Amino acid sequence: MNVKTLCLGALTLGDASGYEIRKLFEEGSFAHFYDASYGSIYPALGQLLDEGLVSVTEMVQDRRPAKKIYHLTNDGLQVFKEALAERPVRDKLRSENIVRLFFAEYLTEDSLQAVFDGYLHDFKAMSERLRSIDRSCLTAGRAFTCGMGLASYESIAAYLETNRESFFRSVDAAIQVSASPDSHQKKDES
Amino acid sequence: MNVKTLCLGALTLGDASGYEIRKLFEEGSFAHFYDASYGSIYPALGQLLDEGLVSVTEMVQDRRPAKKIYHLTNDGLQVFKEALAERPVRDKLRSENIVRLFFAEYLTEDSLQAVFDGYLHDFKAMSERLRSIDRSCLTAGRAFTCGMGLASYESIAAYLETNRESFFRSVDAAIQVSASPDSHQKKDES
DNA sequence: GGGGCCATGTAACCCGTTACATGATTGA
DNA sequence: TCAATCATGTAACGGGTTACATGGCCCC
Repeated sequence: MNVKTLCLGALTLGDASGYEIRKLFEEGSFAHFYDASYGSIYPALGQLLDEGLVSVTEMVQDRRPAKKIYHLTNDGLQVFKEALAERPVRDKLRSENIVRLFFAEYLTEDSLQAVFDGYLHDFKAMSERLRSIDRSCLTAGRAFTCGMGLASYESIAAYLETNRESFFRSVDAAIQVSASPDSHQKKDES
Repeated sequence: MNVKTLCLGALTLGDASGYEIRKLFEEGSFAHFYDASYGSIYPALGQLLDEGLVSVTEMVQDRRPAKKIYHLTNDGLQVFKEALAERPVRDKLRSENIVRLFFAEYLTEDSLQAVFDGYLHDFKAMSERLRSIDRSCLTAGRAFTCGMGLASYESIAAYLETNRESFFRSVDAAIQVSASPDSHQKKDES
């Protein structure tokens, strides 16, 4: 799945400009399962236009830059449905935060705390955002994925909070041990 | 963070070949927060060798292709620590599965069920794998991230299972409504 | 006056995936 | 016999990010 397909999907929710689609990825309904930047969205919309999968209307605004409102065509909807019908690839998570928690013993205590608390803060913020959505006026799919995001964010936030103390204690303990003179597992290099 | 850095991290866990590092991403400790393929791992190891961040020993084996065992140098460990000290970027999830659940009404019932059950199966398998790990012999960071992965996978699997019925019911209901003759929100295209 | 938001777009670059190339051994 | 596992590597290609380029309005 690429940004072009995601743009088609975004337009099934209603006509939108490239700027508005970007917001959808950044803080809207797509935020918890995909990301895309202007540098990919604008070229994608241009290509979709060339292929006739979207149409565009220029909206000149008062006291605002002109907007290009994109609209999904029937062809575009068909192409989107076909793309959805393909078998999905495995979810891919890339978490630099988890990498840092995994290698906690190679960070200073300050760095580790910054990572930990920043990470916890992210999950709380995302939970908050999802919790504030009124799911009763959403389609089945949107409500379901919203609830799923909420369930996973809340469980991670809870895990982080309940295990914070013991985690820092055991990292500390490990660092004490490795700093003592009788434990040099790492030998000299060639 | 790139594959080169992750390879350095992998080697802090012990000497390994490119093939073994790949397994770490595929089914080992890294599997639930990063991914990388041979096409990125082998070139990465080659570059790290040029830069003196790893050393290599060729192991000729009986009845097996020769192995190149890579070993982290002191320089490599330093570089890895410095990379970890940088501020992590936001976690990035790319989930084609969630995209499909989000747009459930554009899938056939069969496709949707295949996606749903495949997704649930993935989470159960990953939970199973993490649950089978004996955390008592892991470092603090590894045990903690293992527990975190388990908490999130289990909560998602539970969410999927408990909401399966009602989800399919409401998707069905929506499709019935949109198929009835008096609901054509989507108008003709230019 | 300065930062942030609105708004679009391009180009260079990075990086990783996919597919290809090779080949032996082991177990069903 | 056929698939899977072990084992390394390259090259073409795709795709997205970052940074650059531009500019006005609004609020503090």
